[in-house]
Amino acid sequence: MNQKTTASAKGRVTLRTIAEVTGLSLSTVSLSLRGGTTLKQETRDKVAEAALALGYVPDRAGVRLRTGKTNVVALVLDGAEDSIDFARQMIQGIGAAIKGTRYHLTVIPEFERNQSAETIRYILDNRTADGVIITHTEPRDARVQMMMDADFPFVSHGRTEFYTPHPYHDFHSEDFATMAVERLAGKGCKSVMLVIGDDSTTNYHNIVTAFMKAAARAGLDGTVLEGTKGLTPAEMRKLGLDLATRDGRPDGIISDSEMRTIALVGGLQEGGVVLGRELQLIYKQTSGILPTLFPALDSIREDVFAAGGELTRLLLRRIEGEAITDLQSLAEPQPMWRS
Amino acid sequence: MNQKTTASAKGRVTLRTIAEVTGLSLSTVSLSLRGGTTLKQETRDKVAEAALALGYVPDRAGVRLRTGKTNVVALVLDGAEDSIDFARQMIQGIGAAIKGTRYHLTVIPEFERNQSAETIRYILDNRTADGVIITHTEPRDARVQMMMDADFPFVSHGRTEFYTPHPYHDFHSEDFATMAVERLAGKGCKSVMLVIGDDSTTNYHNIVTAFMKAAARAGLDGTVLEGTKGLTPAEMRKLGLDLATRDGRPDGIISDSEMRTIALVGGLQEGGVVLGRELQLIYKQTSGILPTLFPALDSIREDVFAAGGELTRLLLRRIEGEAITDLQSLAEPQPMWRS
DNA sequence: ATTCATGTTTACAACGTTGCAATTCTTGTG
DNA sequence: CACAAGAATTGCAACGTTGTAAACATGAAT
Repeated sequence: MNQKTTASAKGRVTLRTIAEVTGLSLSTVSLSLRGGTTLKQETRDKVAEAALALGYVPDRAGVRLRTGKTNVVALVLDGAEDSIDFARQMIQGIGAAIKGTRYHLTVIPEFERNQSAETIRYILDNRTADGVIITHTEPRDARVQMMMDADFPFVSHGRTEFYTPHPYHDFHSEDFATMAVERLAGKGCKSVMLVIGDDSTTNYHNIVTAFMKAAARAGLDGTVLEGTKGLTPAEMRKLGLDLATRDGRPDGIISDSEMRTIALVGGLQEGGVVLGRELQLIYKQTSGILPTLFPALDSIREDVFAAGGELTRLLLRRIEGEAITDLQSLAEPQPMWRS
Repeated sequence: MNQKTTASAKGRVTLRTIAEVTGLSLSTVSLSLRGGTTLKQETRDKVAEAALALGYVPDRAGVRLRTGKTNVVALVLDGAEDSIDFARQMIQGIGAAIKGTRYHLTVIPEFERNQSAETIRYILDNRTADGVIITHTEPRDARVQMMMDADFPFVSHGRTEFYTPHPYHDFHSEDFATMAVERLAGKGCKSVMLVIGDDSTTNYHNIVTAFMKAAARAGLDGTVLEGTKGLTPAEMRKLGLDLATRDGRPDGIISDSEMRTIALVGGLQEGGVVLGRELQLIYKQTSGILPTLFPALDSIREDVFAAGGELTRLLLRRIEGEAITDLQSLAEPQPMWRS
């Protein structure tokens, strides 16, 4: 009839639509939907009912413009492919945790590590998300620094060395290394080697330190295979082959990356090594592929899906303003012994 | 001094900031930034200069509220893990194609196939993205139907059987099957078997049909291994083992899924089969893991990263209103023969 | 000088939401 | 029955943007 009716007739259900239907004002409806306690119960019921019946969903742009709240969680996706299926599981985990909330997930794929500061800068400047999840955290991670400085909500998959605490969820790498070493010791190994990649992450340091400590404690000869960082799978495979035929090779290997494990095992087997007899190997497992491939090999599992969920829950609580010291957690490694 | 100066002083650069700096009106600045041709060149320069200097970026919420344009591309991420690393590569591909545009990527992980209609419904009802990318398309895909009905921009990774055309980018599965069969024939195989999973996708039908045709043409005995759909990797491995010891087994196998290939090969090898001699195998490759693992096996590659990029470009063009018939493309399989 | 066309800039309203200040409605009390 | 006090509701402005209609400026033609 008049303009108002026309407006509501064409399509979307807004606060105005509900206002018209209930005969209340826009303000009242808005207030009511947000749980205004000064409102009469009758009014609140009426509004709630109408909103439900009409299938009202608040317009994200309206809310965002008015309040600045984006209702978006951003995942900065590292390009690393050490952990097979990492991205998918992480995203699924976040998705599961987000389900039923107002939040959406936006993913920002990263191509080079040194761009990551730009990415964060952009998010900070343009308030394009309410919170950020980062992975592959470094001891003095520039992204963490930036977001702490800006007092911007984030959570990192991985710890840092910063004095000021920040929310994180991390795999307990130290326990991983310790468990692995002890397992190898229990199998009678004398000389163990740690094969580990990306030396820029905090994770790297945690593992190496715990590994050396555990090896010493168990009276084993412990070495770290350095310089595997930029290796292609083919090169890594070659390295496994070399290792197989080398004198005085270790009798126990711990590998922290699935990608490297595959290549390494390929090389070792090509070199005639029978894993589980002459040489023990334990790898960090995230994907379900390797257990299929090497059903006889021991592994220690990180549940990336669960990590995604936990990271998200921590982040959302941080966004709600919860104390940071309550927002730190570690995931226990899950031993998957095969014998 | 007055309100205006205060507003611009605190933080974000908006049109108003530029207006104040240049002494022009809001409208002029807005118009100018959008390339208003009626404006004096001098004015346009002045505005452009100020915008650059101040680092102006249009507020997404403002634009979205006013125009309805979200500048968001949504990826509905299927939970399937047949193709290892599929999600990551797809996302990277989309990310690369999006880079430098106004678009952001939001990812909606799917947990069960039958929920997918809800997901699309939600996007359609709430206009939460300007366009959608879907994967694992089915012949009469309900999602496709819904979006076509709503005339909503989308692109599918995979074709359908609908009469009305829609944008898609797909792997040329028929060529894949044909190439694989011919390769096996060339290696002297007489009896070839197709191992293929998810029978709900269009892809499945395309491959099976082309496979049977090619086998017949080459005078080979062609069979399709049915019922592998819901198999766990362990069961699949078992199946490989059975196959290895079975009488009258095929001498050539074509596998369309990396996950299944790994399990299958594991079983076959456990059964004592030496691949490449008694039995030939060709698999569809997307991830780089299998070539590391089985350096001697032939494969045919789909570049998922490139697919993500192509899908995105098609979608953006669709959003711009380009004719749908121009927005369909196929990716040629890339043979990776190892001998 | 007035009018007209043309070139250039601007005011205004609207998108959907929220928070504050202000208004209206109910009561109970004197 | 007037009136304060409290309960309940509402108007208004603002967030940043854009499209339309209108205003203004300039100079040429009358």
